[in-house]
Amino acid sequence: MTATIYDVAALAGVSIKSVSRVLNRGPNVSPKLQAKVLAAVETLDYRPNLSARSLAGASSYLIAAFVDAELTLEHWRSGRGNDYLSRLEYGALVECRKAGYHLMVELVDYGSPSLETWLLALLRSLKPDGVLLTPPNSDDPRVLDVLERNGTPFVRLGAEIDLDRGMRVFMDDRQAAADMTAHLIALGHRRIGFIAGPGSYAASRKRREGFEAAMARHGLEVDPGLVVEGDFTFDSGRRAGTAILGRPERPTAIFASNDDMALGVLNAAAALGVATPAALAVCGFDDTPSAMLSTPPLTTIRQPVAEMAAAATRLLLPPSAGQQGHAERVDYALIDRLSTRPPS
Amino acid sequence: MTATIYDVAALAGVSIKSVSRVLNRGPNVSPKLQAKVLAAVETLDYRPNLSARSLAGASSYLIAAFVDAELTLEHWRSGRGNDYLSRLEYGALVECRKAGYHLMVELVDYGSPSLETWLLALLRSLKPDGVLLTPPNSDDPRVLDVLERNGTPFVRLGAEIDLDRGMRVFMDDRQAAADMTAHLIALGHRRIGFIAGPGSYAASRKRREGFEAAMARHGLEVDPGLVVEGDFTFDSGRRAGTAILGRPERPTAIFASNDDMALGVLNAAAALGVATPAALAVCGFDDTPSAMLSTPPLTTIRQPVAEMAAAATRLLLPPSAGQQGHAERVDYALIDRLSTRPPS
DNA sequence: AATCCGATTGACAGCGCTGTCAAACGTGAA
DNA sequence: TTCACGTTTGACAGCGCTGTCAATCGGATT
Repeated sequence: MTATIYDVAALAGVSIKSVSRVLNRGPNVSPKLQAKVLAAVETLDYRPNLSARSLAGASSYLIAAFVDAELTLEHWRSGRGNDYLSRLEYGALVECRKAGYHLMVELVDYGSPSLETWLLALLRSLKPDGVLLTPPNSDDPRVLDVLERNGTPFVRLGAEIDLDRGMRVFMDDRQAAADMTAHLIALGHRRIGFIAGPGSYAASRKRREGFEAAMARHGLEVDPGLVVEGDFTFDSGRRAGTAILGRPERPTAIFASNDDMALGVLNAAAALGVATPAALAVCGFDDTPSAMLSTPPLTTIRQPVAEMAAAATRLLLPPSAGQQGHAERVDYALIDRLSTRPPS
Repeated sequence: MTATIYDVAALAGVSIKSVSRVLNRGPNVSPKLQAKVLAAVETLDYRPNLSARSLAGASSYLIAAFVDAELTLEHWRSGRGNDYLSRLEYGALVECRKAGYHLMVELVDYGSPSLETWLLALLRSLKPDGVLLTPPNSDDPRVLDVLERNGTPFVRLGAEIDLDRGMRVFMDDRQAAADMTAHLIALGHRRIGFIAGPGSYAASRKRREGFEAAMARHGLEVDPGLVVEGDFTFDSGRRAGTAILGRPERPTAIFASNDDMALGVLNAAAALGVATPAALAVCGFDDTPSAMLSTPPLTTIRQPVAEMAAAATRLLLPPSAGQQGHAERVDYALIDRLSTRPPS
């Protein structure tokens, strides 16, 4: 019923191996052969069977993306999606398709005690040609161990530790935060509040460092009372904003380490009757969809997640396999919207 | 190196077929055999190879989700994710994992002239046990044709036409919009503005119908000047909001057909100095992440996308294959946040 | 013309699993 | 005890493809 390689070979009057060669761009294929085979493929509308290829050959034409199951469950419960993940997926998907690969998304329970066993079994069962690791799990040593032991190539997105293991794609969070800070300073702000992310995230630390470095470079002092740690949620941003705005000497700008917290600051400001951006400039980090849809729209740093994933996927795909470096830095962009204005 | 079914059979002292039987819960398996095999599986840490299973057997243990490539490209360009899709994926992923299935996401170029050929080839190459169709493409007749011709089971999410083709999971948009309208009316609103979605979307039409029906049922007149059509974007919501609020007799509430447009209304209101929710109640539809993060947080309808996808996936999985109905309705929830208050 | 060599093609054996069908095993009835 | 019949297990042939290795071809070389 469905055409197989035998049908194509028969129609083209060649051996199945020749068909295979043409389809896989093997070496030493004469133009004549190629033409015959391609014609037969065309008329039969033939597509090689993925399973058979994977079973017989070394390649499975499969890229697996490992996604945190627990995180996923949380999103499920809260009824909301994960912007980061879907952008990541876009990037990976587009590259996979270009190369004729397929993307398989796998939920990984990083909290499971039998994680290693489970992962190994998964790798053996799927035999993916490469694995995409998403933060914060790009740094899980157990996962790295299994992947290395199994010899499966993998790319870590936004990895922060053990930088020599596997391949990496990352962004310069520190510099981005410094740029944003410099942007506020250039606007004329001098008293700037900062809402840090949880210290357990390396990205949080980098962003904070960037902020502090930029302040120092411009000879500005960081008032410890204006620096509060949040946990990347809207609520923590609202609380932090309320705390900062309740200080005797209010800052003229607040830089939150991510957009959700920046939106929380906007909410706190509204509750306190502080006009944004007239009386308070606010900026975030990430450029989530909400950043563009808020009132006022949020100035923020756009992390090119899709591009990162695309780059990561390319790193896993054969043409470049091992040829280039093992790490790639992608550029961020400072998106200047209406939430930041010079101080009045 | 990696254990195969032969290793397990050898260790357990049985035939490979028996191992296969135990693993696939075949009939007529004695407890003794089962115990022996399971023990061997355990010690060898064995997992059947997906490709081999798929090649040899009828089932591929694969569910494919078809995603619109063009939409994806747009998201890519704009640097933002797709909340709907990622929620959908969560639901599908969780169910797949429970059943030992795998989810493969496939970009489908619905605009391609050779769509049918391409799709058919994809189905043959992947042999998925089921396909998840996402809106607005759940209604593409070419896709349905190919799927039916190929005999691949599929579930359409939010399908609106040809309701007898394939299986379906859907939400009652009309009733949800009616409920939201009734909610505003119960709050005391009488003059209510409505921002419709593009008429090309069936969901848009249903929502509008629901609004109009609820108004009628409560004996309220719909002022044509207060009904504007948008295109589901923030900007169109802002423009529509500006237009409606510019009318001589302002409404006390505006119901937008989706959250992005509702957020646009919030922006328009702010620009015109109309306080929300004090002077204007605003509500949306969808419960996107931004709805919770806006100021004020948006009252909206939560579409249980993850649950829909989970239900859809279950429909495709073997235990229920064909046993239950072919359509399943899921419940929405009216999320009452701070953007709606009684008129002052 | 004979020889050699690289380029091109094909025959064939699996990859690891499931489906088919037959064999072995048990049970109760005769 | 013997036979019939349902239950449990195994032998074996592929599924559709790629890897290996040998065969063939077509010139260049002598």
